Parts: sequence; C-alpha cells; structure tokens
Amino acid sequence: MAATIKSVAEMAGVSIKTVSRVINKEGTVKPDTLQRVEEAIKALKYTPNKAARDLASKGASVLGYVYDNPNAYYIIDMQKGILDVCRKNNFELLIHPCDASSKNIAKELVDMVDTAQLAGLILSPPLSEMPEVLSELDQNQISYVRILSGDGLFPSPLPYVLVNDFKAAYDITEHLIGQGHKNIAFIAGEEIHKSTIERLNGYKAALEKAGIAIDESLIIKGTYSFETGVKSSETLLAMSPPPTAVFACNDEIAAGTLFGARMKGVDVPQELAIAGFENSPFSRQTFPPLTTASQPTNEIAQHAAASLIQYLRAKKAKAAHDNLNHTFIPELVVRASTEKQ
Amino acid sequence: MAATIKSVAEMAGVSIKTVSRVINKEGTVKPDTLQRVEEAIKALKYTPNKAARDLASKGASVLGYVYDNPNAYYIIDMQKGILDVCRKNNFELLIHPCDASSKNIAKELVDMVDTAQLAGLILSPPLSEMPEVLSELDQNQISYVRILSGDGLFPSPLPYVLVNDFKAAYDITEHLIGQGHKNIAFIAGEEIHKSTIERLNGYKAALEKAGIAIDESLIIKGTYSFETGVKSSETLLAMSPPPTAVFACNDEIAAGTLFGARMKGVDVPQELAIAGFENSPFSRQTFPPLTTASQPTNEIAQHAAASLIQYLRAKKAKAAHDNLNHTFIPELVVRASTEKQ
DNA sequence: GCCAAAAATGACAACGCTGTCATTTATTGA
DNA sequence: TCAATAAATGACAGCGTTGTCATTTTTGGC
Repeated sequence: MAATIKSVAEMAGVSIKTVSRVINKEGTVKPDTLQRVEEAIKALKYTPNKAARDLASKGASVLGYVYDNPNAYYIIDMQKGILDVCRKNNFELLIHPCDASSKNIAKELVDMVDTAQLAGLILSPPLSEMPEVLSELDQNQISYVRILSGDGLFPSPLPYVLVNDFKAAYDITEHLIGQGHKNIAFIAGEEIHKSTIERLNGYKAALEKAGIAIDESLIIKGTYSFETGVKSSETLLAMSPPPTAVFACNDEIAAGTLFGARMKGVDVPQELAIAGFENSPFSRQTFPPLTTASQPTNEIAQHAAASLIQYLRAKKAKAAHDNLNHTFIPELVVRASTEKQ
Repeated sequence: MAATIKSVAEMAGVSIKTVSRVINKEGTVKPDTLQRVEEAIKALKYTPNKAARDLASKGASVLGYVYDNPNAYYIIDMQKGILDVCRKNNFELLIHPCDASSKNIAKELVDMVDTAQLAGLILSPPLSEMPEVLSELDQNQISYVRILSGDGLFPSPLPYVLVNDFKAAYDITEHLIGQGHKNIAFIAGEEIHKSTIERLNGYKAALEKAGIAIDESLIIKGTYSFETGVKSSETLLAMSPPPTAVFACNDEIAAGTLFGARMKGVDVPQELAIAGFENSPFSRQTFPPLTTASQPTNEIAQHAAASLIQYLRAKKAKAAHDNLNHTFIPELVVRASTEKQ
C-alpha cells in the first residue's frame, strides 16, 4: 500500500496541509517542521499521487508533441530535448505521430487536445507551417509553440522558435561557389515545408551575390527522399554540360544524389560536388561524407518546450509573458563531398 | 468551462452513475436511456476527466517505454507500435530515454515507476537483457514486458517477446556460403546486447553445418557503430588472404565496413561481400545497397505492448493470463552488397 | 510584558469520477 | 394478476490532493 499525504502527516505530527506545503515548496514552513515532514516522506517512501494532484489543482500538465516527419533522428532528438524540459518542469509529454496530409488533421489535433486534456501543443514542420491547422487551433483557443523555418514576423502572441534556413543555405551555396563552382544545381523537397522555400531562396541569394545567373533548369522539384536524389542525379548528369555541384535540400536527397552519381561512375567530389542539409548521422557515413548544415535540434526542442511552458504559466497567472522567441541558424559543416584535394 | 459528468447527468435527466455506466460501456443501461445520455454527451462535448477517473478507480493507466538504443529508426518504429496499442486500450505512454551503462539505472527505473505511478514497463535491449535491472524490478514488484534476443526459456511469469537472431544470422551466413564464400568474417557489436551473442552463434552454426572451420581471427569484437565497421575493415583487409565476405552485426557496422573498403579501393561485392543486420532505412541507400535481415519492429512493439496490457488486466482481475509470448524471426533481405553479377 | 502584525499551521470543503449497495422498475411464471 | 426474480438506476461515500479561510503561534516595537 503506497503512502499517502495523510500517513506522512500523521507520522510527522502535522496536518496534511503542511505536508502539502512541503511537497509544493511553498516555503512557509518552519525549518524544524520541514525537517520532520521530509523525514517522514523519506521513511514512508511517499510520492504524491498525480491524479489526485491534478484533480485538486484543476488541470494536469501534459504537453503534446505532434510530428509528421520522416527523419527519425530529428524526431528522437527533438523528443529528448522536449522530454528533458518537461521533466524538469513537472510536465508530462504525450507523443502523437500523425499524417499531415490527412484531410482532417486539424480536427484530429483539436480532438486530441480535448480528449487528453492537453495544456498545449508543440508543433514541428510541416504542421507548424500549415495555416489551416493553426487557425483551427486558434479557434479552439489551444496553446501551442511552433518550430518553423523562416525569419519573418508573426502577429500571434503564441511563442515560436525559428530556424533560419535561408542563412544556412546561403552559407552552403557560398561555400560551393568558393570551391570554384558556377554551375550549381538545387534539388528541392516538398514545398509544403517552408524550409524548402527558405533554402531555395538562400541558394538564389548567394548566386546573385556572386553574380551568377540563376538557371531554372538547374532547380529540380522533388521530395525529401533518397529516391528524389537518385532520380535528380540522373536528370542532372544527363545535361550538357552537367552541373559541377549540387545543393540537395536535405541529406537524404544528397545521399540519393551520391548514389546516383556513383551508379554512373561519376566521381564525387572531383566531377560532382554534393552538399546536403540537416547533418543526419548518416551524412558522416556516406562515401565520401557529406557537406551539410547542422541544426542544434535538441536545443531547439528544449527552447520550444521551455517557451511553451513559460507561456502557459504566464497565461495561468494572467501575466504578460516575456518574449522568448529565438532564431537558430544551422551551421555549415564541410566534409569531403565538396572538397577537391 | 468544460462539461462534467454532473452536467451531462442533468441534461439527460439521469444520475451521474448512469452516465458513468455509459462512458464505461458497462452495458446495463436501457437503450433509450443510453441514447439520451449519449446525446447529452455529444451536445455538451463532454470528455471524462482523466485525473478524476484515475483517482476514483485507483491507478492511472500509464505504461513506460524505456530505451537506450542508438538506432533512431528502431526507436521511432517501436514507439509508434506501442503508441497504437496504448491508444486503443486507453493507456498513456511515458517515454524514457536512458543510459543503460549508468550505475544506478535499475534504481532510476524503480524511481520513475514510483514517481509517475506507472502500471508497467516496456523494456527493449539491452535493458531487457540485464539481470541486475530485471531483478531490481522484480524485487519492487514492477510489471514489465521484455523484448529480447534469443530463443531460451524463461522462468518468469511476466510476458516477453523474443527475436530469433540466431536463425536470422544463420540464414545470412548460409546465404554468404551459398555465394561461394568460405572465408567469412564476423564483426560483433557490444556483448551486453544478447543479439550479438545470438548472431555470432548463428554465424558459427551455419559455418559448421557447411563444414567450414571457424577461424577465431576472423571474429572481431566491436560496438554497434559505424566506426567499428571502418576499423574492422582495415584489420580484415590487411590479412593475407583477406576474407571475401563480412557479416556485420548490424547495418551501421556494415556501412562502416563498406566505407572502409571503399577507402582502400576494394570493390564491393566483387572483392568483398558485406552483409548487415536490422534493415535500417539507410541499408537501402548505401552503394551498393546492403544485404541484411529485416525485423518487423512495429509488430514486435505492438505485440509487446498488447501482452503487457493483457498481463496487467489479468493481474488486476486476479485471473490467469494467457501466454501471449511470441517469437519473431527476422527475414533475410538480399541486396547488391553480397551478390556478384 | 503587552499588543499588533506577521508567520505558521490547521480544518474542511472541493475537484470529478467510480465502487458499493440500496432502491426502483421491468420481466417472468404460475 | 401477483409474487418472485432480474434488470436498471440512484444515493452516497470515498479516492488523495489543493485552495480557502480560520486559527494559532511567533515576532518585533514600545
């Protein structure tokens, strides 16, 4: 039989309310009383009953993490970061994989929040970038934090975390240009991901800056997949002249491009330089390893979770919340796939 | 203001207990009463308060999924499978990444179960295979389901899910032998993972069956990492004669081996055949793609979660539980890394 | 040493549900 | 039609906390 607040109170010779004060660290308990209570807690191995707590204090503290992203490493990293923050702040986390392309995804989320009585949602791309989802959440007055790509301004009072894909893509492209490339192809992922647009814009901006004309035929639309990389490399290598460098929108595509090049016997990086994005673990493990951009996923996740929690607390206390919004810039990681000896 | 059972009862003109019966599908409610209650529920958008429910019925229904595994895809897949089953059965899931090599991992788990008041734990390797962890859990009468490698018998009444790595490793080795190889190396992962032992035994058994003597110098100890693959391939290729095939304990190692071979200009599979294990997504994306063994991770996870839930229910009802234990055999997937043209 | 104010503690009613058991209503067989 | 029985429903006490407000104890200034 697990100990309850009552048994602790009896043992310590105080009222249950005083025990409650101790476990909630209200700080209005005399040192010696405090000590007695703490000893009783330890002796009885008492742990507060979460259900009772939630019930009495109206409202459990559960966040929902919603994702639809094929990159398992990204998810796991995010999840860990969020989990850390949740644990520190005594929040629980409900994990909800979902299908962003589903018609009633917005309703599904609202339902989930209702059913599980979530305090708030953590949204990662592409969900965080879908207006129809966001407005449905807004209409139902659901709190959320968004992790998204861009550097724009947002009218919403809700917190968000920005990833500046534009700048990172600019850096990568600049690096390729610096290696002497002029004929640089770009392979895009799904346009529903804002990161695709941002990265494309960064690519274009770097070319312009260097005075290189943008050749639309070198910009290939695709999905964030290995297959897109394979197919695109076929297309690109069939051109005359073929590009000498490829900037793939993520590492999967880059790995596919590398695969495709290898199939045709094209040497990387001598004949074709390839850069990816995301710094997935396998980007170090291809041959040659891929130049890419690294985003501090774990940190981003922690930041997102922390600002949502802070927002919720401020909201509960009806106080204004500090602006915690932050922008992260992925960092260029140069590896052998873009460096000729 | 969210609707409560009381408001629903009032609207439907019944007692709260009857509403309770409806939401718990007790089946002792007259059809027309039922309908009235259901209408009221819908009209008020009523959702039972989880905290109150847990409190009243003593004991929340939360499972814990504990993992320490570097393979993100494996984790994500597992998680999805578990999540599905949990949702269907009205259980919550608490995710707990941890460090199996930490000294007091067992205590940590017990603490977690206490604090979060978990109904049971889902353990995947290597945690599921660590006697000190299991006995600590047993001592604290914590219910758990294990997912582990092997085909042995277990004295414990607790459910488990077995993965027959022995058979799968046997199949892979047999495949390599079938390709004409006699000089086959084995690169092992951490021995704390029972899968390493099982796979090694499968490898040995297949060699024996084919009448090939086991050469201990061809068996390399390492970790489940890319780096181990790279280093081992250096070692192996420096031998005279070098092996003509490598069976790596997982895809990461295999990818590393492939990388190492490529660095030395060794052609795969012409000069060196390489097989992995696990069927990670990237095993299709190396060049050439890797022969490997595929385990139905999602299914395994579902099975594990389902049997834990069934066990818990039986325990609660003090009934004997059916034996749900099941063994999964990973399936051989042949790809270009082991097939000469 | 006394009083007012502040600090510490306690009593008790919620919180929203389920379990138990009592009560009412419907069904059956004669 | 009327017990006897079964089915449906309800009343009410918990479950283990926290919030509110009352009470007691301590503190500090004179």
